Amino acid sequence: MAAARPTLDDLFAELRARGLRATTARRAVLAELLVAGDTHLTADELARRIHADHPAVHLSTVYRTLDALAEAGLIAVARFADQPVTYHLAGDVHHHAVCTACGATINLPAEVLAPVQRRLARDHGFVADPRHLTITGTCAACVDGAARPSPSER
Amino acid sequence: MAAARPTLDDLFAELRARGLRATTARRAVLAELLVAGDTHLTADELARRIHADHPAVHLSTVYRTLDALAEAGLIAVARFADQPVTYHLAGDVHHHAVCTACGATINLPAEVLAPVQRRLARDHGFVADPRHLTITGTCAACVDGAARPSPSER
DNA sequence: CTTGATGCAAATGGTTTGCATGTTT
DNA sequence: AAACATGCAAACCATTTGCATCAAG
Repeated sequence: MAAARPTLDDLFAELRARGLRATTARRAVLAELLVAGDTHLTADELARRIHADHPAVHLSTVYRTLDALAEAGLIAVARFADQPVTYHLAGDVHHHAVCTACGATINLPAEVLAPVQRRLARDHGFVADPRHLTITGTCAACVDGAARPSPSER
Repeated sequence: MAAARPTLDDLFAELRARGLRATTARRAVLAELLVAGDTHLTADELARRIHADHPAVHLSTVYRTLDALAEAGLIAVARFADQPVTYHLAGDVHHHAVCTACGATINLPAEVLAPVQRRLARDHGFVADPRHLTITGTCAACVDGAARPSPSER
């Protein structure tokens, strides 16, 4: 079920298969997303990293590329609270539990949602294709540790 | 568990109990949210409605009020895709299934998430307090109706 | 050579903020 | 009076867009 992590060339081929043109900017974006693994990157972070090798690639191009890749289903989009949108390669679909106290996030395998999907199907005939959920709550550490400074506060 | 729908005075009392001041703007915001029921309103929509009776209440005040009310736990925040943030009274916690084909949204009772919450607790000691989730997918109509024009397309 | 992609700069739009003033307590 | 809330206008910042140029097919 979980596709093995693809190579850059796989991704690039996939991209061309969808009728998108093979450009340096796009290769760079895919390369960075590949390096990032399951980390989530914003358009800006992505652009910054790309600038190291390709100073000419413009932020707006990164946005356009991300749009294209998302539309093509190559990447997934995740939005956390009021932070800027983040992206990561599709195929590694997962969800998040975010601690509202300390900001910690736990990655959850896609299948945690299975029961919900079943229920939606049964009750509403709704075929769920959950791409990215964020479940808020309190992590174990904060539950018993109670008050504690927040590492990734706004 | 599900609190009966409160009156405006209940809410207002609650607000003061939290140490917030009782102002016209805040009363107006709460009043509109109460009228809205389980509909989700953006700050702008809210401001527009409030302007009917209180033309002086400024949009920025609405934002500040919403922040305050959210912080106080009186209202809940929902964010849909790339649309502006929406608000509704807390207490009516629910989730959404949104059809990516036709845009239809189904409100789901909070308890559909119970299995997920249990699992998070068991596997990660994470106490979930899911406030608002949006699950994407395809609604029954679009599943069998297949291709069909989208009423609320971008 | 045709169409899609890019760079750049400028516009957008939701949301936030600084500050002086008005209100609540 | 003191602390807080508001109105207003200006600032912010992520994202989008128009357009002329460039590169991929």
